[in-house]
Amino acid sequence: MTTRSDTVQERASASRLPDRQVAVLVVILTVNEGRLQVLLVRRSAEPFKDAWSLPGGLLNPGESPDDAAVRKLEDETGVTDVFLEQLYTFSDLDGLGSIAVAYFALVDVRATNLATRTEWLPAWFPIADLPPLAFENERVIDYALRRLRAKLDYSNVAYSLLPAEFTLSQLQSTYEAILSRRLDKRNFRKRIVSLDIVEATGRQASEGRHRPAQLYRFRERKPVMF
Amino acid sequence: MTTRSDTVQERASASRLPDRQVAVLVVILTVNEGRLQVLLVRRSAEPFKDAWSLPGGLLNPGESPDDAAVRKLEDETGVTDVFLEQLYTFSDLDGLGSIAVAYFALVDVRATNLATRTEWLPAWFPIADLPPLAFENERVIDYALRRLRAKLDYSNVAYSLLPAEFTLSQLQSTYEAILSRRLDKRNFRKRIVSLDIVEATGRQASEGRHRPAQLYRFRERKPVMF
DNA sequence: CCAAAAGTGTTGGCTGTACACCCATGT
DNA sequence: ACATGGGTGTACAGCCAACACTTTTGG
Repeated sequence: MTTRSDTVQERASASRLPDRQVAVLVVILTVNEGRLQVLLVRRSAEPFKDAWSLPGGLLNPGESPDDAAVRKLEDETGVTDVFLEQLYTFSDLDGLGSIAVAYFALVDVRATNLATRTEWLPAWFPIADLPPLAFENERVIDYALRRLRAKLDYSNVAYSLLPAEFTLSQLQSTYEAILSRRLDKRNFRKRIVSLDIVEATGRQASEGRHRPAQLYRFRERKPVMF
Repeated sequence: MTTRSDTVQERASASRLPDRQVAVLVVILTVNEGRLQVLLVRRSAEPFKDAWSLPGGLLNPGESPDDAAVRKLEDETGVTDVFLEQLYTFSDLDGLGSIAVAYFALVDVRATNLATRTEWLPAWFPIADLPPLAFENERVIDYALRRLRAKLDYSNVAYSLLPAEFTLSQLQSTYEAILSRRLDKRNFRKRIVSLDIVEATGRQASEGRHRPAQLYRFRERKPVMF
């Protein structure tokens, strides 16, 4: 019954079993033009040549998944300085038994410059209208979306989708894009102030051709962990 | 700027980078004698020889982490037929860059027979009073505990900790053990019935030397996914 | 003066919490 | 009779959802 099998702890002493291919995947989401969008790159190699896919790739020797996710994201899209949260570890997305550790993060699209990577062509795509994706990247994106909506209730996740100072209307629009439904303005404002996660700056937004709006900032501009 | 780097999708075509050690870890929790307990096995090899640790070990060739977790659990403890939920993927628990996919599950200790594995000595330990553990297994257990408490609010996770039929008092004791605080009996019962996750069986528990109690069962005896 | 977005309160329903006593059984 | 756990209701507070009009500005 008991098969002779190495525990994880034995790997340090003797490793006779074959090692495995390990990759990372990164789901970067933003809200732009009222729509939730995801950052994709274009494959230039088989299989799925010319299909769009999430940024990612294999770990380097000795590299942790966390580090690999940061590196891949920068290499393929130029995006840096984002807080990557681990999402889930998928196996067999390619039907060949690979292991892929997925991460996700939110960024402010206005503060994010996509590098021009002729090899990768990084670009934003609305979640609601995705092109055909390599492998089963749809599953990964769905998972990220569920996580995001779940966190929206009890955290300040949206902080990284907005500039340092923003109006409550902008914040509301961001929430509406993520949840894909309209929210009541008065109730939204009451809830936000009662959650005590934002504070008025005293400054006014003047950009509109309309009535100036109070600017707010997040009290804690860092991620709330689960 | 752009370093030449393989994407996950390229692994199918050409893999020149070295593969990685991948392991699984399994956190099995139960409630017994009013305390939350975790299933540990004893290491019989270096490093950490004779220390206690979570069940787990390296993946076999071509094996998925999910399958490896089930296999390791059975091999080392004899526990089968549990729903393993993925918890988190840790890297570097051993300080050597390994990758460990952790799982967790809840079991009814009265329906679980630990096998007598002379090599592993599987045994239950109260979470509040753990022996020294190999590597950083404390981190993994902490993570499982936080996940469990978070899920207790909005799901029926406790279903697998109890027999098919149980009294509301048993259910309450289970919740109290997990949360490690007392709950108000009337409020607890109101909340449980309003959640509509249990139903009366019509049968009575006669085991006590006290007043017989109504037996209940979960309406959905399967896990509620996140 | 018109279009566009900013800002503002009240009510009713639901939910969670605090709190104490009687009942049925076995010994 | 007593010890043990089973079972029940009410009142208050906080939270959420529904709902409409006035103000300020730019064009």
